[in-house]
Amino acid sequence: MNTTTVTIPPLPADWPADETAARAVQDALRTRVVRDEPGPPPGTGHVTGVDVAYDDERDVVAAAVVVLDAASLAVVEEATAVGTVAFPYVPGLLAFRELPAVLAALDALTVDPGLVVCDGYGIAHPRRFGLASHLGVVTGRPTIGVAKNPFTFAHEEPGAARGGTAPLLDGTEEVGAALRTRDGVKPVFVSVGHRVDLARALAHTLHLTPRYRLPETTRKADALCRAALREATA
DNA sequence: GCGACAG
DNA sequence: ATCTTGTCGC
Repeated sequence: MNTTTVTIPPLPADWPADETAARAVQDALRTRVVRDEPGPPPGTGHVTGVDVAYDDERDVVAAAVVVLDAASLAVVEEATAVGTVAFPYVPGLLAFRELPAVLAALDALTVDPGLVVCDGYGIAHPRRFGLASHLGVVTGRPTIGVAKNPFTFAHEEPGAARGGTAPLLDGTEEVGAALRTRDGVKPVFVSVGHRVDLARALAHTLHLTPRYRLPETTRKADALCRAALREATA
């Protein structure tokens, strides 16, 4: 298994400088989200986890992408990218903080990432364009979002057994689902990113949680980006 | 106007 | 996200 580490390239000249500019970019891209394709079936090809860690004191960011064989969940390849924070954390604008690092790490891969699983939301977003959808549109790849918190959305309690679901609601609109990945454990919040439908996004999430609440993809990416940050900061 | 708010 | 000890359990 091969691990590559790269430096994040300079931001594009047109990278949004403030919240207003960032929202304008979202409005220009949000119409390109594809949510009616079923997407790849679980257990086939590759599944890639993405996560990012920060040291806000030193203004350093580290992203990790970990490619798994979808059938065995064995690590196939991984990459990290380290650089300078691109945007402050603003709820609803997370993609502008995380994307430059994530894209740099993805570019360093030598294999097809397959389905990309993000730590956060897809179309469950105030303008239906969260991190997973943004990453999907920019790369053209199938993506889903699996978040640890319900953000601003409402939901009923899913059934207590693994596999239980409940609609995730923005007012009356269904934007995703709360999904119980382990018996009796707090649910995760799944939404469509790009080129995958919700039923398949849920199936993928269950396939990736044979043992823990969070998908193996995010668990491994989380461990790797933290290690990369420690190394870059040391 | 105020509070809440993925990571 | 990040700051943080001990502790219960497999």
